[in-house]
Amino acid sequence: MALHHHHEHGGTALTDAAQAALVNAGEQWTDMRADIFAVLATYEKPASAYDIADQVSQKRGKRVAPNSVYRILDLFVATNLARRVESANAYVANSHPGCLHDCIFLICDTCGTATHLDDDRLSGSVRAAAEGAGFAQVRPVIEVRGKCADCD
Amino acid sequence: MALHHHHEHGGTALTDAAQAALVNAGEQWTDMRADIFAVLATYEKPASAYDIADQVSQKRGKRVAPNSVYRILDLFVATNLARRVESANAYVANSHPGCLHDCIFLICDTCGTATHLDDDRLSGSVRAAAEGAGFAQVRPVIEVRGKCADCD
DNA sequence: TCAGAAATGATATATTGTAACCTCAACCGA
DNA sequence: TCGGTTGAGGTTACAATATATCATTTCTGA
Repeated sequence: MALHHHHEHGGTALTDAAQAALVNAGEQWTDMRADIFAVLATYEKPASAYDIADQVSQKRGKRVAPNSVYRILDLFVATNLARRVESANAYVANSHPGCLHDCIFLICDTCGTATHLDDDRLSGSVRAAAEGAGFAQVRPVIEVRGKCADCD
Repeated sequence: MALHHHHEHGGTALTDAAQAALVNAGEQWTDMRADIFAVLATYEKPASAYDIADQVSQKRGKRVAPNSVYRILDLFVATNLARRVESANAYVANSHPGCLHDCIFLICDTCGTATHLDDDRLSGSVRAAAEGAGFAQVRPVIEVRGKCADCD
Protein backbone atom coordinates (compact mmCIF):
# COMPACT_ATOMS: atom_id res chain seq x y z
CA MET A 1 0.00 0.00 0.00
CA ALA A 2 1.85 3.04 -1.19
CA LEU A 3 -0.96 5.48 -0.52
CA HIS A 4 -1.69 5.86 3.08
CA HIS A 5 -3.83 8.03 5.24
CA HIS A 6 -1.75 9.80 7.82
CA HIS A 7 -3.23 11.09 10.96
CA GLU A 8 -0.98 14.11 11.14
CA HIS A 9 -1.08 15.58 14.58
CA GLY A 10 -0.05 18.89 15.98
CA GLY A 11 -0.19 20.60 19.35
CA THR A 12 -2.26 18.85 21.96
CA ALA A 13 -3.41 16.15 19.59
CA LEU A 14 0.20 15.23 18.87
CA THR A 15 1.07 15.09 22.55
CA ASP A 16 -1.94 12.92 23.22
CA ALA A 17 -1.03 10.59 20.38
CA ALA A 18 2.54 10.35 21.63
CA GLN A 19 1.39 9.60 25.15
CA ALA A 20 -0.98 6.94 23.89
CA ALA A 21 1.72 5.33 21.77
CA LEU A 22 4.20 5.28 24.63
CA VAL A 23 1.74 3.82 27.10
CA ASN A 24 0.70 1.36 24.47
CA ALA A 25 4.31 0.21 24.27
CA GLY A 26 4.22 -0.53 27.99
CA GLU A 27 6.20 2.55 28.99
CA GLN A 28 5.35 5.36 31.36
CA TRP A 29 4.43 8.88 30.34
CA THR A 30 6.29 10.84 33.00
CA ASP A 31 6.66 14.58 33.51
CA MET A 32 10.22 14.48 32.28
CA ARG A 33 9.22 12.59 29.14
CA ALA A 34 6.33 14.95 28.54
CA ASP A 35 8.63 17.95 28.86
CA ILE A 36 11.17 16.52 26.48
CA PHE A 37 8.55 15.58 23.96
CA ALA A 38 7.02 19.04 24.21
CA VAL A 39 10.34 20.70 23.45
CA LEU A 40 11.01 18.34 20.58
CA ALA A 41 7.55 18.85 19.11
CA THR A 42 7.72 22.63 19.19
CA TYR A 43 11.32 22.95 18.05
CA GLU A 44 11.38 24.37 14.55
CA LYS A 45 14.37 22.29 13.44
CA PRO A 46 15.93 19.00 14.35
CA ALA A 47 17.03 19.44 17.95
CA SER A 48 20.25 18.10 19.40
CA ALA A 49 20.14 16.41 22.77
CA TYR A 50 21.95 19.45 24.14
CA ASP A 51 19.43 21.85 22.66
CA ILE A 52 16.72 19.91 24.40
CA ALA A 53 18.64 19.73 27.66
CA ASP A 54 18.95 23.53 27.64
CA GLN A 55 15.29 24.12 26.91
CA VAL A 56 14.06 21.66 29.47
CA SER A 57 16.49 22.99 32.05
CA GLN A 58 15.08 26.48 31.53
CA LYS A 59 11.51 25.31 31.69
CA ARG A 60 12.14 23.46 34.93
CA GLY A 61 14.45 26.01 36.50
CA LYS A 62 16.84 23.18 37.23
CA ARG A 63 19.65 21.66 35.25
CA VAL A 64 18.73 18.55 33.31
CA ALA A 65 21.79 16.65 32.18
CA PRO A 66 22.17 15.68 28.51
CA ASN A 67 22.60 12.17 29.73
CA SER A 68 19.00 12.04 30.89
CA VAL A 69 17.85 13.53 27.62
CA TYR A 70 19.68 10.89 25.63
CA ARG A 71 18.05 8.12 27.63
CA ILE A 72 14.63 9.45 26.84
CA LEU A 73 15.41 10.22 23.21
CA ASP A 74 16.60 6.65 22.77
CA LEU A 75 13.32 5.48 24.20
CA PHE A 76 11.38 7.79 21.90
CA VAL A 77 13.24 6.53 18.87
CA ALA A 78 12.72 2.92 19.92
CA THR A 79 9.00 3.49 20.33
CA ASN A 80 8.69 5.59 17.20
CA LEU A 81 7.76 8.83 18.95
CA ALA A 82 10.81 10.48 17.48
CA ARG A 83 13.35 10.01 14.76
CA ARG A 84 17.04 10.61 14.67
CA VAL A 85 18.37 12.65 11.77
CA GLU A 86 21.74 11.00 11.25
CA SER A 87 23.30 13.65 9.08
CA ALA A 88 22.46 16.33 11.64
CA ASN A 89 23.10 14.47 14.90
CA ALA A 90 19.68 15.61 15.96
CA TYR A 91 16.13 14.50 16.59
CA VAL A 92 12.65 15.35 15.41
CA ALA A 93 9.26 14.43 16.81
CA ASN A 94 7.32 11.97 14.74
CA SER A 95 4.14 13.67 13.63
CA HIS A 96 2.20 10.42 13.39
CA PRO A 97 3.51 8.19 16.16
CA GLY A 98 1.10 5.39 15.37
CA CYS A 99 2.41 4.71 11.87
CA LEU A 100 5.56 2.87 11.01
CA HIS A 101 7.41 4.27 8.04
CA ASP A 102 10.93 4.46 6.77
CA CYS A 103 10.92 8.15 6.46
CA ILE A 104 12.88 10.50 4.30
CA PHE A 105 14.21 13.80 5.58
CA LEU A 106 15.10 16.80 3.49
CA ILE A 107 17.43 19.03 5.48
CA CYS A 108 18.25 22.54 4.37
CA ASP A 109 21.96 23.30 4.70
CA THR A 110 21.15 26.99 5.00
CA CYS A 111 18.32 27.29 7.48
CA GLY A 112 18.59 23.86 9.07
CA THR A 113 14.93 22.98 8.86
CA ALA A 114 13.96 19.45 8.02
CA THR A 115 10.95 18.44 6.03
CA HIS A 116 9.64 14.98 6.21
CA LEU A 117 8.55 12.78 3.33
CA ASP A 118 7.03 9.37 3.37
CA ASP A 119 7.40 7.39 0.21
CA ASP A 120 6.95 3.73 0.89
CA ARG A 121 7.68 2.82 -2.69
CA LEU A 122 11.05 4.55 -2.54
CA SER A 123 12.05 3.33 0.88
CA GLY A 124 10.80 -0.10 -0.09
CA SER A 125 13.21 -0.11 -3.01
CA VAL A 126 16.07 0.81 -0.71
CA ARG A 127 15.08 -1.97 1.67
CA ALA A 128 14.86 -4.41 -1.20
CA ALA A 129 18.28 -3.45 -2.47
CA ALA A 130 19.80 -4.06 0.96
CA GLU A 131 17.99 -7.34 1.44
CA GLY A 132 19.07 -8.40 -2.03
CA ALA A 133 22.64 -7.87 -0.85
CA GLY A 134 22.07 -10.27 2.05
CA PHE A 135 21.27 -7.77 4.75
CA ALA A 136 18.75 -8.51 7.48
CA GLN A 137 17.04 -6.41 10.14
CA VAL A 138 17.28 -3.57 7.73
CA ARG A 139 16.86 0.04 8.82
CA PRO A 140 17.11 2.53 5.95
CA VAL A 141 18.54 5.97 6.55
CA ILE A 142 17.37 8.20 3.72
CA GLU A 143 18.16 11.87 4.02
CA VAL A 144 18.77 14.59 1.51
CA ARG A 145 20.91 17.61 2.16
CA GLY A 146 20.33 20.65 0.02
CA LYS A 147 18.78 24.07 -0.14
CA CYS A 148 15.10 24.43 0.57
CA ALA A 149 12.68 26.46 -1.52
CA ASP A 150 12.70 29.34 0.99
CA CYS A 151 16.49 29.64 0.97
CA ASP A 152 17.05 29.56 -2.77
CA MET B 1 22.08 5.44 -18.10
CA ALA B 2 21.44 3.10 -15.22
CA LEU B 3 23.96 0.51 -16.25
CA HIS B 4 27.46 1.71 -15.99
CA HIS B 5 30.91 0.33 -16.33
CA HIS B 6 32.91 0.92 -13.22
CA HIS B 7 36.62 0.95 -13.25
CA GLU B 8 36.96 -0.59 -9.83
CA HIS B 9 40.45 -0.07 -8.54
CA GLY B 10 42.40 -1.63 -5.74
CA GLY B 11 45.91 -1.36 -4.38
CA THR B 12 48.32 0.61 -6.49
CA ALA B 13 45.81 1.17 -9.25
CA LEU B 14 43.43 2.80 -6.79
CA THR B 15 46.15 5.02 -5.41
CA ASP B 16 47.13 6.04 -8.90
CA ALA B 17 43.56 6.80 -9.81
CA ALA B 18 43.11 8.85 -6.66
CA GLN B 19 46.27 10.80 -7.33
CA ALA B 20 45.21 11.46 -10.89
CA ALA B 21 41.77 12.61 -9.79
CA LEU B 22 43.17 14.95 -7.17
CA VAL B 23 45.74 16.48 -9.50
CA ASN B 24 43.05 16.78 -12.10
CA ALA B 25 41.03 18.84 -9.64
CA GLY B 26 43.95 21.24 -9.36
CA GLU B 27 45.09 19.98 -5.95
CA GLN B 28 48.44 18.64 -4.84
CA TRP B 29 49.19 15.01 -4.12
CA THR B 30 51.36 15.43 -1.05
CA ASP B 31 52.99 12.83 1.19
CA MET B 32 50.49 13.52 3.93
CA ARG B 33 47.57 13.11 1.54
CA ALA B 34 49.06 9.94 0.13
CA ASP B 35 49.50 8.51 3.62
CA ILE B 36 45.96 9.35 4.61
CA PHE B 37 44.53 7.94 1.44
CA ALA B 38 46.58 4.77 1.88
CA VAL B 39 45.21 4.23 5.38
CA LEU B 40 41.69 4.92 4.24
CA ALA B 41 41.98 2.59 1.27
CA THR B 42 43.32 -0.33 3.28
CA TYR B 43 41.05 0.10 6.27
CA GLU B 44 38.56 -2.72 6.34
CA LYS B 45 35.69 -0.60 7.68
CA PRO B 46 34.70 3.03 7.54
CA ALA B 47 37.47 4.84 9.40
CA SER B 48 36.95 7.75 11.74
CA ALA B 49 39.25 10.73 11.47
CA TYR B 50 40.76 9.63 14.77
CA ASP B 51 41.38 6.09 13.51
CA ILE B 52 43.23 7.57 10.59
CA ALA B 53 45.15 9.99 12.77
CA ASP B 54 46.36 7.07 14.89
CA GLN B 55 47.41 4.97 11.93
CA VAL B 56 49.19 7.76 10.17
CA SER B 57 50.87 8.83 13.38
CA GLN B 58 52.24 5.31 13.80
CA LYS B 59 53.37 5.08 10.21
CA ARG B 60 55.20 8.39 10.47
CA GLY B 61 56.51 7.95 13.99
CA LYS B 62 55.19 11.40 14.76
CA ARG B 63 51.86 12.59 16.01
CA VAL B 64 49.48 13.77 13.34
CA ALA B 65 46.62 15.79 14.80
CA PRO B 66 43.01 14.87 13.96
CA ASN B 67 42.63 18.40 12.79
CA SER B 68 45.02 17.82 9.89
CA VAL B 69 43.23 14.63 9.04
CA TYR B 70 39.87 16.37 8.92
CA ARG B 71 41.20 18.97 6.57
CA ILE B 72 42.38 16.36 4.14
CA LEU B 73 39.28 14.23 4.50
CA ASP B 74 37.16 17.26 3.68
CA LEU B 75 39.25 17.76 0.58
CA PHE B 76 38.90 14.10 -0.37
CA VAL B 77 35.15 14.26 0.01
CA ALA B 78 34.97 17.47 -2.01
CA THR B 79 36.99 15.90 -4.81
CA ASN B 80 35.21 12.57 -4.65
CA LEU B 81 38.22 10.55 -3.50
CA ALA B 82 36.35 9.57 -0.38
CA ARG B 83 32.87 9.49 1.04
CA ARG B 84 31.55 10.26 4.44
CA VAL B 85 29.30 7.67 6.03
CA GLU B 86 26.96 9.90 8.00
CA SER B 87 25.44 7.26 10.20
CA ALA B 88 28.89 6.10 11.28
CA ASN B 89 30.74 9.42 11.54
CA ALA B 90 33.39 7.83 9.39
CA TYR B 91 34.91 7.79 5.95
CA VAL B 92 35.60 5.32 3.16
CA ALA B 93 37.80 5.56 0.10
CA ASN B 94 35.94 5.81 -3.16
CA SER B 95 36.88 2.79 -5.24
CA HIS B 96 36.29 4.59 -8.51
CA PRO B 97 37.34 8.19 -7.97
CA GLY B 98 36.64 9.18 -11.55
CA CYS B 99 32.91 8.46 -11.46
CA LEU B 100 30.27 10.60 -9.85
CA HIS B 101 27.53 8.67 -8.14
CA ASP B 102 25.12 9.12 -5.31
CA CYS B 103 26.16 6.01 -3.55
CA ILE B 104 24.36 3.78 -1.14
CA PHE B 105 26.08 2.25 1.85
CA LEU B 106 25.02 -0.86 3.69
CA ILE B 107 26.57 -0.83 7.13
CA CYS B 108 26.56 -3.89 9.35
CA ASP B 109 25.65 -3.05 12.94
CA THR B 110 27.52 -6.13 14.11
CA CYS B 111 30.87 -6.12 12.31
CA GLY B 112 30.89 -2.52 11.18
CA THR B 113 31.84 -3.21 7.59
CA ALA B 114 30.25 -1.14 4.87
CA THR B 115 29.40 -2.37 1.44
CA HIS B 116 28.84 0.02 -1.34
CA LEU B 117 26.04 -0.03 -3.88
CA ASP B 118 25.50 2.18 -6.85
CA ASP B 119 21.97 2.32 -8.09
CA ASP B 120 21.44 5.42 -10.15
CA ARG B 121 17.80 4.64 -10.66
CA LEU B 122 17.19 4.51 -6.93
CA SER B 123 19.28 7.52 -6.00
CA GLY B 124 17.73 9.34 -8.94
CA SER B 125 14.31 8.75 -7.45
CA VAL B 126 15.46 10.16 -4.14
CA ARG B 127 16.90 13.19 -5.89
CA ALA B 128 13.70 13.65 -7.84
CA ALA B 129 11.60 13.47 -4.67
CA ALA B 130 13.72 16.16 -3.05
CA GLU B 131 13.68 18.37 -6.10
CA GLY B 132 9.93 17.89 -6.34
CA ALA B 133 9.72 19.33 -2.83
CA GLY B 134 11.56 22.44 -3.95
CA PHE B 135 15.05 21.52 -2.90
CA ALA B 136 18.09 22.55 -4.90
CA GLN B 137 21.76 21.57 -4.82
CA VAL B 138 20.63 18.21 -3.66
CA ARG B 139 23.00 15.73 -2.04
CA PRO B 140 21.32 12.44 -1.15
CA VAL B 141 22.46 10.48 1.88
CA ILE B 142 21.30 6.93 1.44
CA GLU B 143 22.53 4.41 3.97
CA VAL B 144 21.12 1.22 5.35
CA ARG B 145 21.90 -0.12 8.79
CA GLY B 146 21.37 -3.81 9.35
CA LYS B 147 23.06 -7.14 9.69
CA CYS B 148 25.25 -8.37 6.87
CA ALA B 149 25.13 -11.86 5.40
CA ASP B 150 28.26 -12.93 7.32
CA CYS B 151 26.87 -11.85 10.67
CA ASP B 152 23.44 -13.44 10.42
C1' DT C 1 65.51 33.77 -5.69
C1' DC C 2 61.89 35.87 -3.66
C1' DA C 3 57.04 36.82 -2.57
C1' DG C 4 52.76 34.90 -2.04
C1' DA C 5 49.94 31.01 -1.65
C1' DA C 6 49.04 26.50 -0.07
C1' DA C 7 49.80 22.88 3.24
C1' DT C 8 50.59 21.37 7.63
C1' DG C 9 51.54 21.86 12.79
C1' DA C 10 50.13 23.12 17.36
C1' DT C 11 46.91 24.22 20.64
C1' DA C 12 42.62 25.09 22.43
C1' DT C 13 37.95 24.42 22.66
C1' DA C 14 33.24 23.12 21.21
C1' DT C 15 29.93 19.51 20.39
C1' DT C 16 28.10 14.96 20.68
C1' DG C 17 27.67 10.63 23.08
C1' DT C 18 28.47 6.82 27.01
C1' DA C 19 29.47 4.61 31.36
C1' DA C 20 29.09 3.88 36.15
C1' DC C 21 27.02 4.40 40.15
C1' DC C 22 23.54 6.53 43.30
C1' DT C 23 18.87 7.96 45.09
C1' DC C 24 14.19 7.70 45.34
C1' DA C 25 9.57 6.31 44.82
C1' DA C 26 6.24 2.88 43.36
C1' DC C 27 4.97 -1.53 43.59
C1' DC C 28 4.62 -6.39 44.97
C1' DG C 29 4.83 -10.50 47.61
C1' DA C 30 5.54 -12.66 52.14
C1' DT D 1 3.72 -3.91 57.51
C1' DC D 2 8.20 -5.12 56.12
C1' DG D 3 11.57 -5.80 52.88
C1' DG D 4 12.99 -6.54 48.30
C1' DT D 5 12.83 -5.47 43.45
C1' DT D 6 12.29 -2.47 39.63
C1' DG D 7 12.10 1.59 36.82
C1' DA D 8 13.09 6.50 36.37
C1' DG D 9 15.95 9.97 36.87
C1' DG D 10 20.29 12.45 39.03
C1' DT D 11 25.31 13.12 39.28
C1' DT D 12 29.74 12.81 37.83
C1' DA D 13 33.17 11.59 34.93
C1' DC D 14 34.86 10.71 30.61
C1' DA D 15 35.19 9.31 25.57
C1' DA D 16 34.59 10.41 20.81
C1' DT D 17 33.82 13.59 17.21
C1' DA D 18 34.56 18.18 15.17
C1' DT D 19 36.03 23.06 14.58
C1' DA D 20 38.64 27.51 15.25
C1' DT D 21 42.79 30.09 15.37
C1' DC D 22 47.20 31.21 14.66
C1' DA D 23 52.05 29.81 13.69
C1' DT D 24 55.25 27.53 10.73
C1' DT D 25 56.82 25.13 6.78
C1' DT D 26 56.72 23.98 1.98
C1' DC D 27 55.72 24.70 -2.59
C1' DT D 28 55.09 27.40 -6.79
C1' DG D 29 55.28 30.81 -10.16
C1' DA D 30 57.09 35.08 -11.61
